[in-house]
Amino acid sequence: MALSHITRFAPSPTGHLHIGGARTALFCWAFAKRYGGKFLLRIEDTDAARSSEESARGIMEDLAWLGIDWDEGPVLKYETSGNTAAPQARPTRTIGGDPRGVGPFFQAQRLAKYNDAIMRLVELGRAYPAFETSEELEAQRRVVVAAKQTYRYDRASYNKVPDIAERIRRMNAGEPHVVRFYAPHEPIVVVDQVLGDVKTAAGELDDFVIRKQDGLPTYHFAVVCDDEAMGVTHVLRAQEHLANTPRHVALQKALGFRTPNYAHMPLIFNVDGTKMSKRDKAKFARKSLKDAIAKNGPDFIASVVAATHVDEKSLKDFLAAENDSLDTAEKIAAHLKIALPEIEVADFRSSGYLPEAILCYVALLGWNPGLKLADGKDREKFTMTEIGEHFTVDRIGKTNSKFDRAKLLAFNADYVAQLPDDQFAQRWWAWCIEEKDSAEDVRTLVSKFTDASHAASPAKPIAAFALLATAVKPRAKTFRDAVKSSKFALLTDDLQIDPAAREKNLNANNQQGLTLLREFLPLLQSQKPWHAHELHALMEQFVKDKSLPNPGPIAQALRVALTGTSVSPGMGETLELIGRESVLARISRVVG
RNA sequence: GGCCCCGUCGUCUAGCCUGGUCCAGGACACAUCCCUUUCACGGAUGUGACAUGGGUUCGAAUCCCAUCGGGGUCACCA
Repeated sequence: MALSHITRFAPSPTGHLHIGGARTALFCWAFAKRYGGKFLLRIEDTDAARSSEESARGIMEDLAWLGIDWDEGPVLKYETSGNTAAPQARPTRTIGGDPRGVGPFFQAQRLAKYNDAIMRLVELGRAYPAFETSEELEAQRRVVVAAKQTYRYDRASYNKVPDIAERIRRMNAGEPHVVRFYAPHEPIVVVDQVLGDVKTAAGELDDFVIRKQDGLPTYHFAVVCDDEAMGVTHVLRAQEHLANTPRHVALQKALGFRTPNYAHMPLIFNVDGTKMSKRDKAKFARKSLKDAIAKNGPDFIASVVAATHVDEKSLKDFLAAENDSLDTAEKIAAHLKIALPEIEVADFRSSGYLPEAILCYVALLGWNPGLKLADGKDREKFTMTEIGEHFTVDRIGKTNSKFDRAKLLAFNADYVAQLPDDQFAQRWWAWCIEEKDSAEDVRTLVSKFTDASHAASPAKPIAAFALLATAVKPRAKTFRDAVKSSKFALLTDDLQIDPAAREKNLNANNQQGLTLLREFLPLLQSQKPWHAHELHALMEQFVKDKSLPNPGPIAQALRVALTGTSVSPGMGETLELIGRESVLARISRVVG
């Protein structure tokens, strides 16, 4: 039975999965789900120099983390850390496979198929070897562009070697060459499901390269062959590919292939209108460093060199934008304690975002189901399953959008708030384990809350962690936020007290804070059950007995004494988590 | 520059196809107020857009044209 809806996501393994790629993959996945079709993953590794296996693996893991499973494609055995949308349901899973026998799914493993097709075209005279070097062509191009003309390859090799047998002979003789497609002189119409009919006039196409000198096919040729071989019926991809599509259609005609349905989706940019790219990290680090130097003086560079172990020359080159080294950027960020902008899925993961929030936010960039809530407001929170149920191509917009981190953050905060406390605790812990090696405060938290009696990996948290999670969840927009709010629970008894807080909450009003603390201390000393609920009740009673207008004076005094700051979760939770012994010690220390 | 695509609040968008119910609705952000033991959360209110100019029509955000603006693409990258 031929499936009527087969989509594919076809990344090239030259880095991590970009957030825009995640959206493309989600749309392809959702489209297949919506029509009961299949979603397949194919790795486009025809750029031998830039492709890597680690990158392919990384992209697959990013997809798996998001929960975008492919029905067909490379096999990935994925062990979840628990920090995924449905950790209990699938601690380990195997994604991919080849039930229809259309693989392999790495293009580098399909060269024989491409070469067969290429030879067919050469024998038909629809493709031909070209012997110019890229330097020669580059020189020609420069001349033409300088004259403000449109450069097109002049078909010189085709004309010089008109005989097909002679072309094949020279190809087989091992003469360096590329293979070019003989572009038809006719108008081409791309029927796009989002944009409508896009017409290309006759003569617009030039004889583009379909096989590079290294013997690998170009992207254009490989996609066309693979989409046909894999029975892809619908191609959903970013609009940057629109201009390529006439080439693909022409190739399909020449090869006698079917033309799939196309849907080109709008692009995603930064808020300032620039392209979202890895470079943004370097740019941001550079700007931050420059600001820091402006503030601290030119000698600051020396301290950065010392701290980051980036040599001075590299650092100066980086500052002068001579290079965009990601490594340097990350070291600078670590030293300056700044967060680089998230660009790739992995960045958002390590910043503590929830995959379901990312997916929902990104889905709404260029797509909208137009659904209303019961109160008439627009609906914009969807589970992945719902996206799959409602997804249709005609609801994809045409206009490019800007990636607004503030809104993503708000989405994430909502998804965090919706998480039941136990799930939040479980997933937050899993995230902490993932991140503990790259952030000091996370490491401290993990070591403080790891249950030593379960020393075996994976590490389990002690019972108090659940209380911490509950206390911290309402004010956490991300997992990283949750760690920040947990700082109060990681202090030692000799903590530093913020002078302003001391002044305001302990010393002011004739030392009202200190006085109240002195009076409250004995009550705490005799308090038996050390639980948030009882401790809270104890404080409330104290407020009543002292006829305080509100709990502020005592609560804030406690906060300052216990945490050194005027900010912490509710007093009951704060007292329980800090623990009886430390509470008493810290108050005594302040009270003197 | 050639070719192509797009143009509703600062941002994401609903509405546009099937003109009137839109002096344009929601969300994020921002501002003010309320709630409050801090920080958050929550609640209320507010500021804020149909790019411009022409048509067509009794009537246009919705249809047509032009202008302007933004973007993509022009590789032996994908």
